[in-house]
Amino acid sequence: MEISKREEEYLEAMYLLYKKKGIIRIKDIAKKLRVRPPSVVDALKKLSEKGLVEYEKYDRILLTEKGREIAEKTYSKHLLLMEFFINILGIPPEIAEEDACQFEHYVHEITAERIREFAKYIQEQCPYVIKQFIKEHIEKKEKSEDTSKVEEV
Amino acid sequence: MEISKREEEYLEAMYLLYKKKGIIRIKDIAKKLRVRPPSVVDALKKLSEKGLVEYEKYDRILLTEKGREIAEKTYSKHLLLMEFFINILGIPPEIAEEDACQFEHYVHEITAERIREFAKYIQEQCPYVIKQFIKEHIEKKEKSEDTSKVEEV
DNA sequence: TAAATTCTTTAGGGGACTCTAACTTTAGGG
DNA sequence: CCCTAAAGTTAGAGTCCCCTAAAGAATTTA
Repeated sequence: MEISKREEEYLEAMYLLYKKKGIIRIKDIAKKLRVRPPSVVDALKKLSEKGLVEYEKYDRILLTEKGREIAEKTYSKHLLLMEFFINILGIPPEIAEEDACQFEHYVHEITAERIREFAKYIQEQCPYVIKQFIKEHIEKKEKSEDTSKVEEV
Repeated sequence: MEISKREEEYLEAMYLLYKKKGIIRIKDIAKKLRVRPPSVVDALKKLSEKGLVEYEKYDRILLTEKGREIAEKTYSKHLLLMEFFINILGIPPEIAEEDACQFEHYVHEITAERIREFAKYIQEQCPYVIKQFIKEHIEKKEKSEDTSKVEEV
């Protein structure tokens, strides 16, 4: 059974809402994914048919075991990419967030794993070089703060 | 005017075909993007309306200046990502190709630029560490060579 | 507890991208 | 030069994901 990129995003959003609030509401999913509630209902019906979500209308919404697994896998890639973009490359968090939000759905396991290993390796083998790289670019960034275009969420 | 990810892919494919063969044919675009010829015709009509492609039915196909610029920008990101995945992370080329093909359409300019700078910096500052990292992982890879799936284009 | 507000759902529809089947044009071999 | 095979095109339809408007259910508040 195929899971689309968008479905993965729905699962991830639900997973995070559950973790944060203990309850998953249509309007919160809608807000997180910047869609209207009817789109969320559509998505829930499809995800429910695929056995990734427990959904009965007007009832509480839950991820199934399978749904949660997919969400966790996706979210762990998200965290990994964020860590890499911010702590190794020194990308501004808002930009890193947007890049991670896309790449997390495409990156192969092997690439994600390699990024993880690389980050660890490089931070152990030459921490000062990394620190220096970050320092240079963070400073450069702040001088031109106003020219950087941050897309507000 | 919005250019979708998919449209960018069409432009990039055409750009590469032109560079390689000097002529852009529907069936070659279709092959590269793994779609059927009618889908390509649809895409060409839309791209033509947007002024990114010169297209008259049964006539030769060309990118406009604007179309070429977009394709080049995308393709340069592709090359950059490939370089990073392969030479820094030691990802197998086929995997790197697939990851790059997706990420190139999403990555922010600032991230792409930072990756470029990082690769340069790290290779200058601690080339041996990189070499060692690659070596360890390339070796690991070759043992499981037969399990990798290479998609021919 | 009735009324008002908020949340969810349904109905109906649209855009982007894809496909198959069938038709038209082009190009190359006889 | 014609005729066939290959390439390109059109028509019609499907999937995915989104929307607005309006109706229905749940919750809050007076």
